Amino acid sequence: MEHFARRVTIADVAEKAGVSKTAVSFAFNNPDRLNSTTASRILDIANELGYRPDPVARMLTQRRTGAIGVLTPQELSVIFANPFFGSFSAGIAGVAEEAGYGLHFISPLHGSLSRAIHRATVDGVVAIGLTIDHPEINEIRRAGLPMIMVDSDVVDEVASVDVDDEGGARLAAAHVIELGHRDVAILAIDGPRSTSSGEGGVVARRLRGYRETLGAAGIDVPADEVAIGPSTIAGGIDAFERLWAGGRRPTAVLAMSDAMAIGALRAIRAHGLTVPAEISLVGFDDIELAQSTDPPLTTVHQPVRGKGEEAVRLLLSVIEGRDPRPGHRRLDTRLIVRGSTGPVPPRRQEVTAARPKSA
Amino acid sequence: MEHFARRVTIADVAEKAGVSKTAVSFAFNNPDRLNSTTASRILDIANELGYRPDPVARMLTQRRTGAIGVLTPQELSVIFANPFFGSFSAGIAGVAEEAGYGLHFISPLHGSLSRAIHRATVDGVVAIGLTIDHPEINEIRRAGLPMIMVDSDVVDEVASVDVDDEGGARLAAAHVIELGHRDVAILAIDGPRSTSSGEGGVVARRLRGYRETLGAAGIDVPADEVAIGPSTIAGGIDAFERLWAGGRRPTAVLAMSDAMAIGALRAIRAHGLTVPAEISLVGFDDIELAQSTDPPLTTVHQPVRGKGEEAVRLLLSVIEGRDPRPGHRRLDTRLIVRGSTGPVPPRRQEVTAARPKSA
DNA sequence: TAGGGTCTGTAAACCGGTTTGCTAAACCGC
DNA sequence: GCGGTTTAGCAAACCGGTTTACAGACCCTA
Repeated sequence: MEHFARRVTIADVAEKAGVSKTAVSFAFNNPDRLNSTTASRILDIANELGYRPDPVARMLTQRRTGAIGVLTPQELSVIFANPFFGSFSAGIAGVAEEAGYGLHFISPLHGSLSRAIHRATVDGVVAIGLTIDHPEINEIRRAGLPMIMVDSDVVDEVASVDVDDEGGARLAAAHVIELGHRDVAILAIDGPRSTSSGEGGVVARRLRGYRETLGAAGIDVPADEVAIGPSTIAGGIDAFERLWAGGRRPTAVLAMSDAMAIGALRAIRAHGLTVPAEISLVGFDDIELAQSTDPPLTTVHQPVRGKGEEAVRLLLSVIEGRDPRPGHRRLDTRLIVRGSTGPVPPRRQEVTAARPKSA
Repeated sequence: MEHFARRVTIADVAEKAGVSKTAVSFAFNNPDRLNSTTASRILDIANELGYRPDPVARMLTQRRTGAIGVLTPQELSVIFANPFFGSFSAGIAGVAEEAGYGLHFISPLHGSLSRAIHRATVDGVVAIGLTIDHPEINEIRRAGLPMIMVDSDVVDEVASVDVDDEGGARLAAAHVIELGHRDVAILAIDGPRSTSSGEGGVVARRLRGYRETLGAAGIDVPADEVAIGPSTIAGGIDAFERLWAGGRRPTAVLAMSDAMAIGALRAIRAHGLTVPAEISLVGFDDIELAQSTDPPLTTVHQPVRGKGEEAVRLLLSVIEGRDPRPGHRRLDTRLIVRGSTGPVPPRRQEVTAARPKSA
């Protein structure tokens, strides 16, 4: 029964202590305004009654929630399964906690991000992987809620953080070219519609980087050498299997994420091939376990955690009024050569070289 | 400047539409109470003004927040780095989202969990890895906030979910014994004080499982064969290195987490030894990447995601009043034999067998 | 034509705190 | 013993919504 006992409120404490609500409030937030004897008596009574100021009521008057929101276009149940997101969240959490903020994850509520946003009580938002044309973005901006976009397709217009995806992809492509590969397949991430897979999004930027550099070396990657799938190990397996089933036998595979690369690694091995002797493989992201695979994964490093940290730093600077309109911040990527890439297998060389470049 | 424009409130909409606040409220929440023409006119004006009902004010009257809290004893920045937590969160998020709830992560605010709890606006809490004697637990219970404890040291007393850690540990130990190992080291998790590393906590339960089964086979694991460290890859490396530096040369290592096992794997390899030929290794948790290591990790599977799901299910049943006091729920663990375990290396057999059992 | 039901809409109380004047008493120096 | 300053505490307004109780208009029935 006591579960349904009415919550003890500030009025209860005031009454029992024989003082006004004001006094109780002061005892908690501004004890100097009270006689120290009175203050501690109030505190004692409050404690005895099990009084805990209602955080919601407090938020209402103070006009701040003490929490920052993390906005994701996909359901959290899928997002959290991605190790990339773990690092990113760790970055976010690190500086948020340091500044005394809690973390509230906002994801499509019954399919509607908009509904979810309306219900969320946060002082500001870090939006990950949403494009600027996402309708929800506009709602937030109109509502005047501070927001930083991460890995979006935006450059200016709005405060944002991303990494040099295109440059990273170029490094990956240049690397396999230098090793002599000319038959290259791409494993692309298939984000949900109107996520950053759109025009200027992450996927497009990486794809552009790959293609430009390959193209400059005279290598064209036709559409059927680009397999798309979700950025997971399973997605990587699937994508590679589709390529394989389609008869493609590339000597190098550029994966847009380490998760996919690891999936590809498994699929490749399942077909009895070895990496890097027969196929070279380059990932993207440099998640921690990229070092633990066999062979360790050559990949493009991006400062995932740093992205989260920087985003929250920017966000706090606007929430706390230090810098009302921060700009765009782009962090560097770099190639980490480990063991999953090597020279083209000899017997494939001439076949590959003979492959016609389709217009 | 427009950033500081006062938020548009329900009163603004009411005035502009020439109706009462009540009407505006109805237009949003109970449109049937209004003439449909009026309702849509109000909605139009609200939209034009960019009005968005303040979620905090709404919470205050409705006495519900639409969010559930995830309570962790450690800082989120370290928690999120743990892949185990990713799966767990995914489980939590899955059923929470399904039911229309958001997720709020609560961690020690400037070192004080208590402060963090007081500020958090949630309808209920899933506490992971806290022991029942944790003072914060009592605060929550006194406040009448619904709570489910996961991986705690509690059995009844409070609603909780955990897995059969002891049974799992027994399976792991029995497995290496069966393979002939008699010189076994343990890599134990070092949680922060008064986390579930205490008496009846997860760490203690697993340790008990290991020791009992080993002991029954006449194998004693002295304290200096138990290396403790944080449940991370780095922690696993460190722990193993300390063992090694101390001159220990076990033929089998039982790690309390896959993360530590993976660290150990790297450390072992760094010393030029091979797994499982020279050292057998058993993990715990069965995180996804346990399949991708080289060799794939033999480990104790626990339904991490299922734990999160079950916890939220129980929590919702109390929040929504279906079952005011759910009991304790224990999920099964099982051994997954992969490639990291094998028979004792021959040349070690007699040395090992000769090892005296210290009382 | 009185009486009873819908339909629309409103005023005011309420949720549980914080904050802003304001008052009354105590204290102060001279 | 008087003006001036602290000190201690209170009543009431406020934050931005929701909800209850009520009222007027309109319609129908007996």
